[in-house]
Amino acid sequence: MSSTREKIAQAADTLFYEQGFEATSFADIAGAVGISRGNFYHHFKTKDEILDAVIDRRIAKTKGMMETWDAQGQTPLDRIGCFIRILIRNRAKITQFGCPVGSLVSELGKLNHVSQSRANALFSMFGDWLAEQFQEMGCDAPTALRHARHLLARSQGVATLSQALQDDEFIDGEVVLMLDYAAAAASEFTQEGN
Amino acid sequence: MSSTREKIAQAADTLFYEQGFEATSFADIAGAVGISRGNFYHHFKTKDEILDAVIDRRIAKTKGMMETWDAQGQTPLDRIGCFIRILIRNRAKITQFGCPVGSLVSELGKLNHVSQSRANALFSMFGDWLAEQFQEMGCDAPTALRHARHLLARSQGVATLSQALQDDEFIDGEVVLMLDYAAAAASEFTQEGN
DNA sequence: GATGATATAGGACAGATGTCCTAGGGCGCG
DNA sequence: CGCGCCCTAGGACATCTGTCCTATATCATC
Repeated sequence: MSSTREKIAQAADTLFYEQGFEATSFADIAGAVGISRGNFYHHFKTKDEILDAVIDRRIAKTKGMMETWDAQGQTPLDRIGCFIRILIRNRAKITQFGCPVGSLVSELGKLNHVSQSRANALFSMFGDWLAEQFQEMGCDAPTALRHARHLLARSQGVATLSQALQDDEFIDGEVVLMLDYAAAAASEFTQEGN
Repeated sequence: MSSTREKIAQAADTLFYEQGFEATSFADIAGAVGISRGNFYHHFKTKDEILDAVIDRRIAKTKGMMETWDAQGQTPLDRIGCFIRILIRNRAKITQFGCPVGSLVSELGKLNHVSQSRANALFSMFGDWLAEQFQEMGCDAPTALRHARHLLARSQGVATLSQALQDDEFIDGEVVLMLDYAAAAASEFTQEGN
């Protein structure tokens, strides 16, 4: 099967993250993959098609992560912890380039790009998944959504600020606070005496 | 004095915020100001010079805001509240284009731009000012810095997420939580019985 | 009114960009 | 072998970019 198409999408994914969508040219991607510039047309008609493929990749990758977390975490609190800890796992890249989702959404928003809503869907995926966890904990639906969005916003802020400060260690402290927040939400529904 | 130069910087400021630095061309700025494209060279040698002028403007505007807050707020907590409430004052623009500071820093970071550090200084200004307030409250220096960065990150996250969700109202709830956070930090140093 | 500095318009310039076309290579199938 | 199909390379293309030049307009000063 067309492995070249996949390689293009993969290279574009990385470059869009590290340089931005607008700042990444066909030539950049061609150089990264090692194919000729004109050859692109056979796999992707336009740059927007590449963007769509990249978003598809990210959606798939996100789904995969969530499945892993679902399998790995015993309790909702454990699973939420998995989400929070992405910040630590990707610490170096986040400090350098920010959050892949957040920065893409921000850029596409400014460009008034057609695929803006598809990128925003990535946020919704995280939001919905987090809300599910809080509901399983015992929260009612609106509270769960509130908690979910709150954590999502916190993680975005940590990413942006660690990039601005160029400070790895800032992430660690904030992760602890976010875990505390989730734990506090959970403790409302557990036995006091435990 | 050269009012044209000022008008260019002002138009560029707006356009860099709403479209991004890279995506804004000389032609865009010229169109917005209503002057010819070639005329730019007389006022700014390069696009980077315009960016520097824009950052200067923002630094000056930020200083002005802080002076206003210093004069307006009676207590450190009041003044911190002024900062937090920018989110509400600029709600509509933030929902559409995100935070001007955060998105510029993010973009310049990805472009590895020379002026990246000058843009980051904008963050430091807010951070230092907030830390001062927390110190006046009674916090020791490291704690004050921690609180300051925490609030800065929170506000960034709120901006990013409200843009992604296209949701005005999300901001209001988060602002309340941030005010609570500041109040809790302050209450440590006030009389219990008050 | 003449002079000179400053501001402006218009366009030239090379390079890059996204898009598209064409010619040929490699390979399976009849 | 010969046909047809997918893949690739290389380059054409119009357009846009940032930069820069030159000729003209504006205006204060003498």
